[in-house]
Amino acid sequence: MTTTHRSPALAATSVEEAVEALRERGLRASAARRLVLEALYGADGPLSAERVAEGLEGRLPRSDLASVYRNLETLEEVGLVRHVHLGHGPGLYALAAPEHEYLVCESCHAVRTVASEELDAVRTQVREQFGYEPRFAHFPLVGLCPDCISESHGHEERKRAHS
Amino acid sequence: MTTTHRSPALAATSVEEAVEALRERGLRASAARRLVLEALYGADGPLSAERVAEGLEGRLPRSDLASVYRNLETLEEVGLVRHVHLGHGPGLYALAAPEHEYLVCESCHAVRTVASEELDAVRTQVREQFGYEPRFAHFPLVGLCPDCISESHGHEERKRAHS
DNA sequence: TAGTTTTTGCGACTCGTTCGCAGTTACGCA
DNA sequence: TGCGTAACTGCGAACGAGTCGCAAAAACTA
Repeated sequence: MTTTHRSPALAATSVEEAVEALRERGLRASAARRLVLEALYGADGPLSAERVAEGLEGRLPRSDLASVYRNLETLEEVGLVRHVHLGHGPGLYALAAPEHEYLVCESCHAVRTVASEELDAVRTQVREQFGYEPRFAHFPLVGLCPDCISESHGHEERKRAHS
Repeated sequence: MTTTHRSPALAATSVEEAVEALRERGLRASAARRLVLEALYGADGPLSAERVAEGLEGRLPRSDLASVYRNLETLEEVGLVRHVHLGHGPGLYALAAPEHEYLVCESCHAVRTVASEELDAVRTQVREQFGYEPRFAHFPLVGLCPDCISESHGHEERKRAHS
């Protein structure tokens, strides 16, 4: 395989289903690979490779960080996994199944996950005005969240501007 | 100075004017600092610290990378400079003067710079629907540009998905 | 011109991520 | 059931982007 294809999202509702999808394309279900899948199924939000390698703080056996990265990449090629860049800090990985997009707050870094359709009106506006088809699944929409907007009435932010 | 304030944009239309602004807050106009300013004035778009340190490929004397970073930070605190994260790759720095925001293409990485007001309709849509006040000056709006949309009709992209 | 304080330039270091490679392991087939 | 051969692992070393510590050098000030 020479081309690094980004496949369409592939829904698998269990590790075993995911393993099946892997085998269908001649990929193997190694222990390390299963561990990555288990971490992603066991998490309630996107995970850094680091957290996966640490086995979700001990809930799973730890594994080698380089292998975790390679497996996340493989799983992403297959379409089982997707990653996001939520501002600074490491990339975060999650199961690809439900098509999610992200809004993050520039000030407090809170993340809001929304279903893709919820952004259709925004998408239409941008498409009509600029011809761009915005996508907030890989890079989020960044702005000030409602909380930080109200806080910034009158006085400036006091968090370090980790910009 | 303990707080790392993000100052409002400060317009300076020449290196000398910028130097003046520096001196007003007790900062010095060192050679290295002027060099950074000259690079930014001499460039036609946002620059990486690396390119500044290399003196725009030889057009200016090269300088120390760590100092360039420190100076960019200082200039940003003063409000003369602003930086963007256009997808992957290093952060890019530009003079702060005109309030710009960015649209970038997820596929071909083309960058479109737009005046802030042009995004007001989008901003209103997002604010009304989510309460977020989107800002595309520090992290851009990411999507598919018109060219890549038409190209992707029928066949998939062939660039490496440097995601 | 001397004194003080900022800034420089260098090297060492961090963090997130990738690469090279020898050793292991999963699967396909006998 | 075991055997060969790919795919995969785990380690260490390297990467690019950015930061930090520190002694030496400049910039402003009196």
